[in-house]
Amino acid sequence: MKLSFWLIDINPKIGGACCELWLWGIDQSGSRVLIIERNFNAYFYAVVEEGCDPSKTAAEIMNAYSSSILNAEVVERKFFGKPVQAIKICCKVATETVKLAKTLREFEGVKECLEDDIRVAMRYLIDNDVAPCAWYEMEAEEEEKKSSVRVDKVYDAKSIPKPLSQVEKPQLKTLSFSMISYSREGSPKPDRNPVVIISTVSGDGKEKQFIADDEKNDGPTLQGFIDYVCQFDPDIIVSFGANAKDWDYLIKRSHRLQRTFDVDRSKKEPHTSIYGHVSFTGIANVDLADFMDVFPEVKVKTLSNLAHYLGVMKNESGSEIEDVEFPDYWEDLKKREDLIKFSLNNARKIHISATLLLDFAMQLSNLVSLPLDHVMTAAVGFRVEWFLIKQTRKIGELIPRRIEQAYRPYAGGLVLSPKPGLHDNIAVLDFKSMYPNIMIRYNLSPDTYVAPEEPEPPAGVYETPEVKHRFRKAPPGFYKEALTYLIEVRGKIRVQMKKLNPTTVEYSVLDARQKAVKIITNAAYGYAGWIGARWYIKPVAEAASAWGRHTILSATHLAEKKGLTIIYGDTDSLFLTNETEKLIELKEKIGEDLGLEVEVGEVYKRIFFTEAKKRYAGLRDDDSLDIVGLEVMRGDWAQVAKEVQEHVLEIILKEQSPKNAVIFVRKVIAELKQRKIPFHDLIIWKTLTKAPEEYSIRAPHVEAAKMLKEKGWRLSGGDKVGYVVLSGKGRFHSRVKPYVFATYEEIDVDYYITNQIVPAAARILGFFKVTEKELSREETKESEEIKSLMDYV
DNA sequence: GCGTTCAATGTACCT
DNA sequence: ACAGGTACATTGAACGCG
Repeated sequence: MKLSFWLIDINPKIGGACCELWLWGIDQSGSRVLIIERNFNAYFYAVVEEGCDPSKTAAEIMNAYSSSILNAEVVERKFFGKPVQAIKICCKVATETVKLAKTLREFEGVKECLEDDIRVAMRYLIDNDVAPCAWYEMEAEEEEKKSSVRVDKVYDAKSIPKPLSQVEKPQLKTLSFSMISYSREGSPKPDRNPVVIISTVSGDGKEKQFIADDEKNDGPTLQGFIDYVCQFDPDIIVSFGANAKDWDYLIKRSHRLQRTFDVDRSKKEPHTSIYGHVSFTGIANVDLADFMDVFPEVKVKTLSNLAHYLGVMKNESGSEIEDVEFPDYWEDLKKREDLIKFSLNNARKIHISATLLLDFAMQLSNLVSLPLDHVMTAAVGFRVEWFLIKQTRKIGELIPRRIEQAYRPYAGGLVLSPKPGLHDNIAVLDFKSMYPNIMIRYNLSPDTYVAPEEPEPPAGVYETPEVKHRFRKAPPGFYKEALTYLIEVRGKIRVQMKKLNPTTVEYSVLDARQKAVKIITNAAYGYAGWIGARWYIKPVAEAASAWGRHTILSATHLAEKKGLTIIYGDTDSLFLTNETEKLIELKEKIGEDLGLEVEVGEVYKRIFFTEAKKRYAGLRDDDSLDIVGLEVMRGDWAQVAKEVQEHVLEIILKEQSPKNAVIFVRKVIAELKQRKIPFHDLIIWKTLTKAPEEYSIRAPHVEAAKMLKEKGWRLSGGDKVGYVVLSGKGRFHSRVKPYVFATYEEIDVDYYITNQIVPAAARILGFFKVTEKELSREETKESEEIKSLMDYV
């Protein structure tokens, strides 16, 4: 019979010699289905030495390893663009490709073995052009339901899935959860600390909490949660930070209580899989913490910051409870209610955030073919790589092995020195997707690179400026194909979106799709220069940046010829005097001469630069500020300093009055001296890049981290530490404390004045000859002259 | 012993 | 575990001085 289904997940089921692929999905009627593919064989390629007879080698291999090989077929493939003869070797046991390939690398006549490291589930998806999070149709025969799996129907696959055009996703059952453990000794540990609250919110809005009666027995809490998950049977389970903490905790805690955390659809416990994530058979485990790199604007990667950024649950305030306060809240029966509510609110935040983020994750999963529960945990490089693997499959390029490479730096983008001061009416000219378009324009690709010792190909070559790398002009390389496809698809999506009402489901799905496409497009250049890339060829990345420098430099010359003044430029942008006619001419000329498209991006009524690159503030036409690179944008400055700087910039750009700015700064300083500035605005956050003990210098955030550790809080590389500066004697780093342990009384107000507010303000006002000393003065005296702006322009 | 100088270290940002 | 270019604070050793 014909079966239509939406693919959620795929996993290999390996038992003995046979390999089954389990496809988990939802059919048109909403039934949860498991489709079992029993006829897909894992394979790899043995590339034959030049001058060897591939048929003969294939026969010899077949003879020598008949017990493990199903068949060995001679095929024509390409490797880095060069035709090769290869033997496609199908293995009897799916997990043995790596072992067999290793052996065959030593085989007479075999030059190299490739693609043995492609796991069978991904192999199936790639070879059959099947991607998760989409509808398919296939021939399948219903078979007897297994008691070992939690699905409505089980099928035996009789064909390869064929894509259906249906866009809407099925009704997915999502379950969001958040948990709190009780520990008096810092970070909770499953061997000693119970899980006291678990809160869940299901996709249909049903809220449920599992709460321990007291901290001595969390057995019922856990069991209640386990039973509920099994009964609810989610397609997607959503959390914030569970991959790093909760799953392991729940599993270990269950074991301690002689229970099994067997909640997945094969009635087993989740297992840790590749890319350091936790895999549930048949269920997509989505951890919103893995989305945080999509939002670099959110500096401290917490659930509440994410929710706030997304505009989720705006109206609640002051209900934050810090980890260190959990035991106090739990022990006090009155405050316990607040903790329980806090936990439920966390689950709600996860649930609502998930509704805003899942479409994007599904589109990305579908675009690169990584299953939904892998795609956000996979690093950017791997997402790009799987997308490229899909492309190369179509053109017969063999997938290189990942080889350990030595790091060799190369020159990147060109940054022009800004003209310091205030400028009126400035337009920013941006090259559209500069690196992707350069790679397309000059056919930069791993399979088009012509090494120095190689002869020039018939179609000729593009030779890179400065670095003189050569790339064949034709035929197109697979980067060109892939990037052209991505840019075209995004263009089409955006055209479609313009015809739609932005509140429709279709619009938001398309928006998610175009975001996914954009991310992969923009990451392709970085991928090319990444030493971990399978297709790492340094000249490809080096050529792209060299063409980039050539392009922007040529553009500056053209702009100057037109009589435009260049204020600043960085990599693919030029800040120019906004003279409409000349800009239109320039855009055209750039298109003609350089073969790349530019567009006017931001237009500023007024813009301010210091002497520093990558730092400026512009005033847009609608009077909004665009602040770039300055302290305002940084996560490692106290909020009070950032707000002061922002307001100073506003005064400078709008009123052009350094005097008013100085008065304002002094007002805030006075407030701080009276401790009227909120405590939270004094916290400084810094990332721990390694374990605290590994630092060679005594840095403040490291010292604060050590204090947290002493109290039992676990910290490691990647964690952010929030600290405040206290008064007292001794070196700076000995005067800091984690903010959760500090009181306002201890705060060294002078530090915040001298090292935060004043420098942040002086960064801007220094240009107007206002000194730090002047800023630090307490009051503005009647007699005092603050030079007016006009004295300096 | 104390203040100054400067390279090294560390973090975060921009495109 | 996508790239290189850049700014800046703080540390800590070297240095100069008396």
